[in-house]
Amino acid sequence: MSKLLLIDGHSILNRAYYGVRGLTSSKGVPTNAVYGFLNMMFKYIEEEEPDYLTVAFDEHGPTFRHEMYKEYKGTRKAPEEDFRVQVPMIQEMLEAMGVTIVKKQGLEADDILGTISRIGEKKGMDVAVLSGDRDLLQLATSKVKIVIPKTSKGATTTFYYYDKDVEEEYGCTPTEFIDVKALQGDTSDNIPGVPGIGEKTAQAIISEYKSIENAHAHADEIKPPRASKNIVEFYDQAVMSKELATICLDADIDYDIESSKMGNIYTDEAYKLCKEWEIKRLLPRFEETEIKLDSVRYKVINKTEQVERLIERLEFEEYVGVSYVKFRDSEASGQITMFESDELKLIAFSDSKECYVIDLTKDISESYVVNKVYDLSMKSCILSFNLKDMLYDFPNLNRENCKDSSLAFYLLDPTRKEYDYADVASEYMGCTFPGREELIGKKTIASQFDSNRDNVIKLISMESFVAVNGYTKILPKIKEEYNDLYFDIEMPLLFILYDMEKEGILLDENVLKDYGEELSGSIKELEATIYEEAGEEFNINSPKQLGEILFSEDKLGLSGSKKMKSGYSTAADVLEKLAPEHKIVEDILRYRALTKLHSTYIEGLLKEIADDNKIHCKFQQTVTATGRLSCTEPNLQNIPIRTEEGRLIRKAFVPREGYVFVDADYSQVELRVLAHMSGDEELIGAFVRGDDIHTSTASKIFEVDASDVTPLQRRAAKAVNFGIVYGESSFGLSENLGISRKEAKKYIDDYFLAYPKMKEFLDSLVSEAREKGYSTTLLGRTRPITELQSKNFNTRSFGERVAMNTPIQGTAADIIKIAMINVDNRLKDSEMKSRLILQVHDELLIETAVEEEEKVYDILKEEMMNAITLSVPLEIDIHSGTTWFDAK
DNA sequence: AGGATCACG
DNA sequence: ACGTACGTGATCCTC
Repeated sequence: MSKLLLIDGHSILNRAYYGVRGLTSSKGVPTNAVYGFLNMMFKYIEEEEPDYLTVAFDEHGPTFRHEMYKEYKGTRKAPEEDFRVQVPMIQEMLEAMGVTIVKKQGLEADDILGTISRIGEKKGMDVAVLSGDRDLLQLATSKVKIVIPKTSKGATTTFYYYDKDVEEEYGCTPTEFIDVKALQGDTSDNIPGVPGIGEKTAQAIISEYKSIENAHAHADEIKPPRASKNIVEFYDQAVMSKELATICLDADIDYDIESSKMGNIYTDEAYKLCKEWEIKRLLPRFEETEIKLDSVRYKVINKTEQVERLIERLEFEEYVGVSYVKFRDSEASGQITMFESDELKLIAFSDSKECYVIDLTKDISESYVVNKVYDLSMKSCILSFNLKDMLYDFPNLNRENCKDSSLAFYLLDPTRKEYDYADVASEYMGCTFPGREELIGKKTIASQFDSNRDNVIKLISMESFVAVNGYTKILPKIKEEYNDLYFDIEMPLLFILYDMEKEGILLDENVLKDYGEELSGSIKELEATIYEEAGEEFNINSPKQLGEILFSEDKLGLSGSKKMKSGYSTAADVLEKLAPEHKIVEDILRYRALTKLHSTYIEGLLKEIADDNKIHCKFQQTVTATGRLSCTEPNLQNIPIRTEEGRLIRKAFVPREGYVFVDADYSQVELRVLAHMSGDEELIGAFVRGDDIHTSTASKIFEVDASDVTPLQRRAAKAVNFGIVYGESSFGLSENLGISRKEAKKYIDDYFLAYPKMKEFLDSLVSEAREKGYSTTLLGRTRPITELQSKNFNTRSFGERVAMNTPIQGTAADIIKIAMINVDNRLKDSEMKSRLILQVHDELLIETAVEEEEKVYDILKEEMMNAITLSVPLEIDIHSGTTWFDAK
């Protein structure tokens, strides 16, 4: 089956003109539209792989109709001229490429496209019509596809319309689409339409009566009286509009389809024009490149024999850096995703000196490359900046022989925002490479792929180069200072996280939907109540408006404490104090709680459920400053549990058929770590005895018998314990407990009296961090703390709290990571079906085959409690259930 | 883009 | 005298 690609020349040139900004030759000749047009053409040629190609133009130059008219309105004349000069330029370029151009005096490009589309269709071809103009949708049939690219926020999304797609989106057939347009009119196209009928009414009428003529015959039935009246009164105008709106399908043109057969478009003549007009970014398409950029040399190859030779050569290297571009054309996601429909476009390999980029656009298949990379991983160690995501696309990689570079850099400094190649190269290699933003701007790779291909190639070249050479540069330091953390913890964990992400967690959608309905009802009621109490309607979600309502003298006039930059704080702790003053406060708090549940957890989770009914969140390994994991898309580490209403969300998390959940969480792991690290005998003793730790603390600081500790005292002691872990501060404690600073200070002083080694220990953490510049966990994980050097009291105090907290939080993070690795090993070594699926800082969730439940209990207990040996025991709570709610 | 708020550990 | 508890991510609003 042959295929014909038809391009609406002016429309696409116009899109290109506005899509690409500020591109001119050194002589000032504008080239942006030409460049953008060609890029778009290349993109769709590669996508559609047509056998025939034709571009249609209006003969009479731009007449400023269609969308162009709208763009030019109210703007000055200059851009008009910049566009106009590029019309003959693109035509010259297309001729140089041997592309057929059709134009005829007195004919619209639309009519040419319409006519040729039918010629192609009659020859039994598939036809794709590329245009920016939706008017062409009337041409769609089961064989003629209208292709409409849409750019927003820098990303290009393409819409494809066969006749059935037009019906689906507009509720009318392509021919009926003409009648819709004729009814509603189009000022930019000088189609008058019928007064009083807009888009909605026109669609409704044609959907019902199928044509203007038939609608006229049934005018008395038509709903809005105004439309009914006008369709009679302006019937002649409507019929005329229809004529104007109808694209001609049999125009008299000279067109020989065989002459428009695709040949090589990368001709010498076209290359010369690109050079003459200095459209540099297109030159690489015409040549095999070898460019030197800073210290990275890269070469693009696209022949199978070249790839064979490359891989053979690379197999002699100990380390090889890899980076690649893979995305789905129809969705400009730009990032590596887990969908198999994505296509591998480019892949870069670096050794210690240079880089090779394989271009997959021609005769190299993706599966071939994937297998080659697998072969390579049997011989050389593969280095990637994002190995976990790479595994989605290269799942057969030899896990023994690939490493993640960013994890190594993360261990050296976990406080960076990002670990991109440019930052890392300047920090650890003394190279200044152009960064991602410099090369392709803030946009996604997919959106830039066609317009900026050579920079995308540079990007992955440098990334693969730094992945391997940055890694080998810091490897001695990693081995010396972070050997176990890197090789025995973070790297093995990376594969576990990949497996967890890929496995995902099953959701019962109906539980969420039903609960969502219930919440919506309550929210609506509350909303009405709040408006009544406030005496007016306002946006309750707006802290600004809410503050106004609550605290303003001429509104409710509650005693507000304004402690914010812009007005009053309406945070929950402030409102709670105000609750006795007015019933509205309580309602607002409840409204907040319910809308939070609804938008973040009901709606938020529903939209993350994949086709397999599971949620596949992403675990981030290089985000936190302390060594914890973080979790996104969605964050499953903050699913509600503290309130009963929130906790119900967990009923939607369910195991697969034949499985149950087993959930185990460490009991007071951070305080146990503190006990061990401080060596304080009192705290150690409490844990060794198995005391309730908050009661024990209360009994010590309030000097009462453990059995006489009141709930209030226990609550205070619990807050003190937290305060210590967060970096002792009387101000924070007082705020949290709602007591005076003086009282809070007394609690802390008493705490230090009760645990004699604690004060000295915490002080030592701060002074050590100040001397060394960083804090350290039990396993040697470090975190630089520059704040300790600050002259600003607040900043410095923050540094001190961080110096006390990081070793504790970080050590706890180390411990559960070890537990995860050991648990995972046990499950896999004994060939069990049960799998680790979630980690929530001190908690592991295992989807457990029912027959393995007992074994999983044993494994969790053993591996979590023995992950590390401290001077206090590590205890866990463990439960099973048929939902996450029940397993906690 | 940044702040406020709130969910979790 | 200064004026925040430690670590995250998602949503909504404002500018």
